[in-house]
Amino acid sequence: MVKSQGIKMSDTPVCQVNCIHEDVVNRLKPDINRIEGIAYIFKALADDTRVKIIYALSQAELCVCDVAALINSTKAAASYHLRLLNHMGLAKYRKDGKLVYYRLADQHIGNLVSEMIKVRSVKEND
Amino acid sequence: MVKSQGIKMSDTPVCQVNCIHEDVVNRLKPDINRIEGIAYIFKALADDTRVKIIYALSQAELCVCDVAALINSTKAAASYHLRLLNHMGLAKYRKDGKLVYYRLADQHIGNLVSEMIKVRSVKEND
DNA sequence: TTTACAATCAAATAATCCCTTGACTATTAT
DNA sequence: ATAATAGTCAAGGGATTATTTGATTGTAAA
Repeated sequence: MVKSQGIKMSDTPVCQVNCIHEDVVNRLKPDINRIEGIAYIFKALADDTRVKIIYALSQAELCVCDVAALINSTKAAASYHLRLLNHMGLAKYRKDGKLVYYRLADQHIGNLVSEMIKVRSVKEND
Repeated sequence: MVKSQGIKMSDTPVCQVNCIHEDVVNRLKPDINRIEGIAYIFKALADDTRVKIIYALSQAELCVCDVAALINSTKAAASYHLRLLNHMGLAKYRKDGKLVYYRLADQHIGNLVSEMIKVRSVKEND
């Protein structure tokens, strides 16, 4: 049972992965290697707090403290997420006196969220 | 400037959040509260490795070591993600001898990923 | 000018998540 | 039976990310 004791065990394999279906794997590999950074967009939606914010902004332009009230959080937390969405290019803002109003940069992401909400509520009524 | 020295400062506010637009906030609040677990789905896509796996599975049924080879990882890592997708109801598997073949539970998510890839490659050619 | 408040920022903590490692199960072949 | 290989599982490290706290900036009103 001893494992590394001289180089036995029929010369342990060099690469750990010996895939079973080389043909398919080789065909898909180039495509796969080109996939990079796609998840980035989905990360924006991978958090319930941000989904709530995106939905809210799809319905109305809101200031930071409105958003904080909606998601039951501090203004700092709301500000954090709004800034994040802004840096990702998903939200924009305008200043008006003391207030900062946020809105969606475009409605696509809002629609995506709305669709997901619909899909889920359909599934619930089974 | 001393801060908590007797209860002055015009009786510091009870709740930290005073939202500015009560009407809008009150209107949206019920909707927002119902949003819970939507991010769950998006989490599946919030990781480049899983995006690759989902794309691969949308093209062919694959065993674990094929997937490992495709994403340049160990079998344990591939298994981890496949199990995760399975638990989320996004992937299914069948056993055949020593092998376990995974496939997408339905093509919707595969289409979503493919669309995202297309969108991105269009943007690249600007 | 002073006070109040919206918003942001920085630092620290808390929570999450991906991946590695090594052990384990199950199936096939020698 | 023994060995080899596909796959899974549990524990832990390491990295990223969410949230809290307290201080700071900027604007508006008293």
